[in-house]
Amino acid sequence: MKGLTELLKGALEGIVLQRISQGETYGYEITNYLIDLGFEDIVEGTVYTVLLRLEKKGLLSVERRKSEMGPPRKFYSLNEAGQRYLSDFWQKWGFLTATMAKLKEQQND
Amino acid sequence: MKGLTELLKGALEGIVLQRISQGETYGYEITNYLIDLGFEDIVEGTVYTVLLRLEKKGLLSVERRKSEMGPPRKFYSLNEAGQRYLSDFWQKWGFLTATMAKLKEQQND
DNA sequence: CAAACTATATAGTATTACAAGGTAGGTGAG
DNA sequence: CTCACCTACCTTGTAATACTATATAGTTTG
Repeated sequence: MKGLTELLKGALEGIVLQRISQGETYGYEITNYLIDLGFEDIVEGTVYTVLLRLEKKGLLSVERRKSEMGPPRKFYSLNEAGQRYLSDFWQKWGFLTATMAKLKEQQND
Repeated sequence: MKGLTELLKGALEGIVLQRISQGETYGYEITNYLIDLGFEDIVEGTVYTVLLRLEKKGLLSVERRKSEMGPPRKFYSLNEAGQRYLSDFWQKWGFLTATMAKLKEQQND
């Protein structure tokens, strides 16, 4: 789906963290995975900036390893802070979606 | 709930449009309504900038009328373009929440 | 009249996703 | 070999947008 850019703001960090929490992975794979999921517009540059931001926030463990294919990869995994952050993210997301649903169902008062 | 700021980005326009679609209303009322709904952090300035943005995009009809209470109000209602925009917003929102749900349920592949 | 509430508005800032482009390793076709 | 293509990471600049802080002003109430 296209034109999600603005809606993605703020959600992208959680999305990337969630993907990493499912198993050690790296930027290029994350990008392709998200595109396959349906976020067609996501480009590599965006994912890399998110990854660097998450790393700076101290939420990720990083390890550079050779690849069987192409240049070396930077493998990411969640550390404890990252897991807390992710859990916090899903809580906020749940609240947001619930509130949005309330809003939508509301009839004219 | 607090700390939703970044998640709200992009959603706020839809939220405000949806509120207006439920019946003619004005900035101050919208702000208080959203705070009551649960978006505690939303401040007046934010709502007004969203309203002016939506107006500039040609999605709203505006009418300034005297208030029974306090200074005059700017009453907003959705025009046709606004209704299309809102419907489009909910479609994107639906896609986003569905995709997020898929992502969350995904087990390690 | 002063405080509190109602109501709108704006200038400045921080965050963040994208656009565009660069760097580089590996592989296969010609 | 070299050119194209895929894999992989990174950076600079820009646009969008929500908040902070503040200003302005009408109305009500003590």
